[in-house]
Amino acid sequence: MAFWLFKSEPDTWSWDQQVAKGEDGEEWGGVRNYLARNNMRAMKVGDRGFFYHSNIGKQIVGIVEVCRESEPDSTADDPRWDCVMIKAVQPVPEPVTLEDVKGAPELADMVLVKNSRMSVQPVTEREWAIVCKMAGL
DNA sequence: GCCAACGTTGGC
DNA sequence: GCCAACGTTGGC
Repeated sequence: MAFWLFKSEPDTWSWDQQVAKGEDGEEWGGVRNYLARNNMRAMKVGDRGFFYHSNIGKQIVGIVEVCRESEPDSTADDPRWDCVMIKAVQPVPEPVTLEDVKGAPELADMVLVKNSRMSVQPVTEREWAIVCKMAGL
């Protein structure tokens, strides 16, 4: 299983909205960046991801799961864009802020730190374990 | 609200 | 195929 991180501005799409979708999940549409898209194409059903609030909060607030592999993005009028569907699994007991991540030497290589503009990014197994621990899981 | 970083577009 | 211009993201 692989691990990922999904970024969203809570003004646009928040964790609470994601939770409200329940088991149906939500199409992670609107991504118009090749690297981010390629990351989604690499995802498998059952992969896990962090749900990160950018701009407001700047923290990891929950865990999501990929529930459908990449398909054409219904919000795009261009066939080159596609996206996965994700569903909320559980909130994290203790949100992990960007500051927390930057303060952890073992997380210095996280894409979140190194390339803050990547909206869908891979997380290593090691990083996943460390962040989960910090989140009280 | 500003601005730096960076991805994308389009002219050549 | 290069690169300048432009638009967008996201931290501060």
